[in-house]
Amino acid sequence: MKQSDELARQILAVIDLIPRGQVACYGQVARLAGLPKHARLVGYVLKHVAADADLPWHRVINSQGKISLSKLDEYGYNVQQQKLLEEGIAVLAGKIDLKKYQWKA
DNA sequence: GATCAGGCTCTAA
DNA sequence: ATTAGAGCCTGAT
Repeated sequence: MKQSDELARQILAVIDLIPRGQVACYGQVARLAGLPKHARLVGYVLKHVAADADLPWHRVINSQGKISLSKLDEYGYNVQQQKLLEEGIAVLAGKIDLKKYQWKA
């Protein structure tokens, strides 16, 4: 079977059920998807799928509570931050309060 | 089959 | 609290 496809699908599924107004870190999503150490894979998959999927990829951030997108990625960074703000998530200097907004599965 | 790169995470300074 | 270095895994070339 194509594990890779399954893993990606699981990741997408987990991200898809992230409630509005909350965020999840890659490691958490990866773990929920059954991937304890594949946080990077999550981001990789997102990068490829986000454009075609309606996934709330903007609700996925790194463990530091910051937007992983490089400040160099002006567009994506701006979009994600804006979306988070629209959902009521406070994004200060690209950082988010995981204590308040981190999604609890 | 080997090598490189990646929206990461952890520990230490 | 922020920055820096090392580690782990998978996808792509």
